[in-house]
Amino acid sequence: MTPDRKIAELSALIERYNREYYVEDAPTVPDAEYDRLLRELEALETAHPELRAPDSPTLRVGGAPLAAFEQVEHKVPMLSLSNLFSDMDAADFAARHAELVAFDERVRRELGVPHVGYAVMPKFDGLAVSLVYENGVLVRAATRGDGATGENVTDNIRTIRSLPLRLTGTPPARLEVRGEVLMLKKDFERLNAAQLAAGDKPFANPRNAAAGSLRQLDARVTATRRLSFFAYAIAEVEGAPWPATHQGEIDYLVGLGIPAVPPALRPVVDDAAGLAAYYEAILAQRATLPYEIDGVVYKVNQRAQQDKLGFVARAPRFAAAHKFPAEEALTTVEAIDVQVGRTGALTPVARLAPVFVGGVTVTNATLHNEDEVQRKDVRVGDTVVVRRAGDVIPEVVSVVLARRPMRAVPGADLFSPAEVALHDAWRLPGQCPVCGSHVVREEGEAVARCSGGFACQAQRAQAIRHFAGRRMMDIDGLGERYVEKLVDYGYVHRVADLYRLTLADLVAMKRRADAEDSGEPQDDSAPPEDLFAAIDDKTPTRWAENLLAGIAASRRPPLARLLFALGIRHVGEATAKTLADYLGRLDYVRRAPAALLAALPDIGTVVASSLADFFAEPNNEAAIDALLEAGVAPADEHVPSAALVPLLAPERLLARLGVPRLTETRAAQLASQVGTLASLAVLDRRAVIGLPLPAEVVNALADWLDEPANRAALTSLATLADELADAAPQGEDGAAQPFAGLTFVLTGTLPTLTRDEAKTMIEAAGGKVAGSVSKKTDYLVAGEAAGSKLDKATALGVKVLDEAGLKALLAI
DNA sequence: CTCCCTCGAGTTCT
DNA sequence: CTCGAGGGAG
Repeated sequence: MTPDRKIAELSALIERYNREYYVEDAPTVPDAEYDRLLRELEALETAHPELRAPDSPTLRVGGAPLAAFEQVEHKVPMLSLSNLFSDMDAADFAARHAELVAFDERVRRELGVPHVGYAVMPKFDGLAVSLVYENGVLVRAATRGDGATGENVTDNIRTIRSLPLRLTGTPPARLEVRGEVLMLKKDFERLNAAQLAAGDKPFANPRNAAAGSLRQLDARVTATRRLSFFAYAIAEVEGAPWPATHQGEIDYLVGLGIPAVPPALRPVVDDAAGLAAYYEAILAQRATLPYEIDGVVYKVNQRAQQDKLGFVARAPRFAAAHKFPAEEALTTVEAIDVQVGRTGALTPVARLAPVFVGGVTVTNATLHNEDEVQRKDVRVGDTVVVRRAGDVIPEVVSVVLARRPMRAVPGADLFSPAEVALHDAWRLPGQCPVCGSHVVREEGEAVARCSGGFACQAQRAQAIRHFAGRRMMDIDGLGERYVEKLVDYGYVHRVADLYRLTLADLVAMKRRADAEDSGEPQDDSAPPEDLFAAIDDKTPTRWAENLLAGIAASRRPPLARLLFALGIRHVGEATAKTLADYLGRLDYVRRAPAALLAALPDIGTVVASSLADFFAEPNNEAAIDALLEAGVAPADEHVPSAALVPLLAPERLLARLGVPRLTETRAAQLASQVGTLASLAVLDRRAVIGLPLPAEVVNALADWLDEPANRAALTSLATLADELADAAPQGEDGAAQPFAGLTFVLTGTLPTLTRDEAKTMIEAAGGKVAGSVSKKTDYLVAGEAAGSKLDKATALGVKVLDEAGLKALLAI
């Protein structure tokens, strides 16, 4: 027999045994026989590498480990489901039923039909993945990621024995399947037993175990964990008809050999009562199911009706998740600490007696702010109900007042001062717990802040940590712990100091830190030789070299990241990008007055003055200068965007100067009369009063100009605006911005472009992409399965383009 | 002035 | 993930 025939035969046999074992749960051969066949196949493939098939069972044992997961873009975005009844007391049967009636009514009203069928299914507590089969062969698997881009985990997914590497029956040319990777309860228990036996830490719950296994860079490790996959939808099918119903989709996938829940667990129901009955039935079965679930999912069964309902923001309107009430537990509040954030925000945190809830042990829970503590009246010593909100963030739900410690002390009707302090209502301290500066709470704001600013050790450490973070300067190896130590020991006072650290500094710091952290608790018991052995080790030097390399590598960040890294209040990733895109150079951002910044899209008065104030503060100026001196400089500075020029029109700037009574309309009239900002700046009081505008307006303007600082600000604003306009691309380059001032809305799936690509193209041409259609929308770009946005656009008379139309418009 | 949506900020645990 | 604030549209 030729090797290729032999390989094909072995592969088929092994996959059949696989199915028997993992899918049908009825093995026909002993494990030893299976292993023997697999080894034989492996040997043959090693001898004839060119004959290794893309669906060979040997792929299931994993190959060489990866350095990192590759990013992959989802052709069809992976959406999340909106949650029914997210914050109500879902334990109440009647309320639950009422909500289901409302959901069903909404759907029927939107569709204009008397009755809708819903395909219902358990909601798995696992990880969503997307699988691509081409001509029946599994070619790619990706995690959800942010919905648009995920990680390529193909090697790991191939190790899932119950998942076919080649589809059975007649597979379509291309098939994209959405489903959940999870670990069955029994596999989880077995894994944890093995972990314990090997002296490794057990996983907290099946979900974590599945996540940890799927995220292994070495697929050989994943192969030793037993993961499962359950399909819940088709994202795309080519070369075969797309089933007309959701239930049909699942049946079709099962027919191709892809696992899904048994039909009894995924019926179609036809009204709110059916949804309710299904919810109650699954809730009752929850403990007996072989996997963890956290609720149920309702989907409109007919695909035609799904398309009609369309999408809102990032969630389909034809589907909803109905989560089970979060598991709750009782514990006690041992202390209420106050944390100081990067912006000085003081956050009370409840330190709790450890309690296992929702799959993890919780010891901390944020109390958000003083009002929240007061509203719930949480006190030290209280017994509280804790749950994990959205199954992630621990939350104190309420206080069990009946269990509040009695103040009564036996034999007395008074109680000791200590008792009083322990059980009194909690109040935020008037001083910062770290630096002692006084605490201020702005009128109408929920958060209280430490006024220490730069002087506060906590704020400084947090600011430096923020600076080094992954989405900012991305300094490899500089974690929270070491930032704190560097600040504590005085090596780093401001961010520029990072760039002056030496090898010796870092080694000394690490030794001290390690000695403090590990040595302290067992200082006396540890023999001195051990300590020396640790210090003599080469590791601190290697670690320090790596960190220095990381710091050096961060010297040329994109401007947007540098701006974000500075930690200016109200300036996050998006605002930093706006600033970088429009102004192009750090110097322009630093010099821009608030009125100019407020002329940029999505920047209003609050953000603009936060920026202007930041750059005017001498400490900050010095810190930035020091950074530049240390060799930190944005790598991508460019001339201001051509789209900036229309934003700097005199009337826009005038309206943003903060002159009393100078509204947008008045500013436009004023601009047409004086022409430029510079000419207004030189007008004397009489000339201003003489302008043909209402007396109250000209008087307010004249008063404002009488203030020398204001007049100077106007002059410098005029100068900078002119400078920016001159520096921006002119004439022909300006024509490269055919979409300047136009607003687009995207809907549906475009044939070749992803949403992100289309957005980038539009923005590159100077256009703006908005989320929803309104009268101000210039064009709607509609793709396949466009929903309500298309209807609205038609109703409002907004022009509708397809992808070809968009490209044609760009080409002009 | 009142919605609605996006962005920023803070937080937990593995 | 959730809350609150800011920005912009109606």
